[in-house]
Amino acid sequence: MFVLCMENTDNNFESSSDTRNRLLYAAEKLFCQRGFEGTSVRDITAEAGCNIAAVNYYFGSKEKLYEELFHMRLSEKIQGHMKTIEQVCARPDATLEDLLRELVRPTMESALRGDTWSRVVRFLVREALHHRFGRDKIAEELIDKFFERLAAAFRQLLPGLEKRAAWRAVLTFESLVMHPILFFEMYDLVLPGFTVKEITEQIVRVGAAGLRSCLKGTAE
Amino acid sequence: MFVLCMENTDNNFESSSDTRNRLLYAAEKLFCQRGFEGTSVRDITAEAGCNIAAVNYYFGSKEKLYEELFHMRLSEKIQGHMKTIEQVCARPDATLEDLLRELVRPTMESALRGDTWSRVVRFLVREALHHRFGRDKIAEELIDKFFERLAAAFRQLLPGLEKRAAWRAVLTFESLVMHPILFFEMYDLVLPGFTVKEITEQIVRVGAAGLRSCLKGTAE
DNA sequence: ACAAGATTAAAACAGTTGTTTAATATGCTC
DNA sequence: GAGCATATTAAACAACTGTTTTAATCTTGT
Repeated sequence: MFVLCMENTDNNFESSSDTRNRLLYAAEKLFCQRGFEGTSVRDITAEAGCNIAAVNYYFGSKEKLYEELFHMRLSEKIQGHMKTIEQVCARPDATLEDLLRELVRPTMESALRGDTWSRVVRFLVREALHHRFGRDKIAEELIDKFFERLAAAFRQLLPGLEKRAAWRAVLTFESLVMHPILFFEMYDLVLPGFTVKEITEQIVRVGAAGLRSCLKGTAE
Repeated sequence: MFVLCMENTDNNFESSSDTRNRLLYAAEKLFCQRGFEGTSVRDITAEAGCNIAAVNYYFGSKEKLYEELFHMRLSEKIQGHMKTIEQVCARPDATLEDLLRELVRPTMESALRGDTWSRVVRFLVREALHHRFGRDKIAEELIDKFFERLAAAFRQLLPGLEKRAAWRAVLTFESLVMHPILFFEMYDLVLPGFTVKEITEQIVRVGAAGLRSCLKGTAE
């Protein structure tokens, strides 16, 4: 989904009012901890140190606040990862492993650090599984563009890869990256003392071998 | 996680009182639709056609009702899948592809049909990401046993696979299976008209190639 | 210094939440 | 039929929900 788009640029609310930004920051923190329904407007305003009415004053409603947060974080990180793909694909000697590694490593570092973005991903997946807010056109478009770019990159690095096979490859790669982010507590139980490097290399190795196997296999 | 454990035995609440069973069934339906927090005790009792007090009378609390549902469904399906592994591994000519396929196909059929168990998986993942109820010892033990059996099966079908590599393989395989269940609406957007067979063969092909690549690769 | 607008504050709004109470109904054994 | 445990009911409980209102305060330009 949107997991692959990530950087380490935490908490860069820049524009407009101060309490407005404190509200965004507090909401992000609490939403990630307790989910959308589990967080009350009073919780948010208390964390932000302002009055209950502030949420409705600045955002109109609790849902609108969520939407703004969502779109902000998503487009931030999509842009970052598009750039990574461009950079790797521009190198004439780039391999499939190079691309996978450069996409996976920072993601896994973020997940193990448990920093903002990995918490945000979990929160967004949680709410997406809920599809409380229906289909989000803006998000869909962003994700679609990112997937399209990634599929093209796969076809460049894996000559002969059919179009539909490339789309399948994108989804498969997403599977491999999403899982550790969502369940990394379990990883620590199953693979005690696992490192960023171990999990990154596992995904790169399996991803590369798996994607290459899409070349020859019968499509359907 | 617990995705791999699934059968098509829907709605077999057998024991005890009638309204108690109707409560379990109604709660499962509504929890899957709207989540735990999104479902009120009044919703459940209305769906079950009984009084509001019934939930607390039979289960003590809304949370206890959730726990009973959770453990029931989980152990049901874990058992079913353990049996599948036994059956495949007993065949002298069994291949890795055979095992993966027999584990994946019914899972994908269930997900595409959108039947009870796939909805339950989504619900459980949603709540697990929330870790509202802390670590569940019963669930952890069940999952651990299943993972252990699956790792052993991988080592049988892939001679030379190291122990830790087998654990990594289990998690990786789980990644591949979990993703389509959680996001199969997206699959329909990215791969229009995709079939159970296409997605099953993709997972089996990538899974087998990926797992075999764990044989020679440097572990860490 | 004063008016205009943006921002904060306390309080109340109308609903909903999970749970409990006390009363009633039902089915059973003796 | 009395006694008893189980099951069901309507009503009330206190706490919490997102939002709105109304008033007070602060900031800014003139």
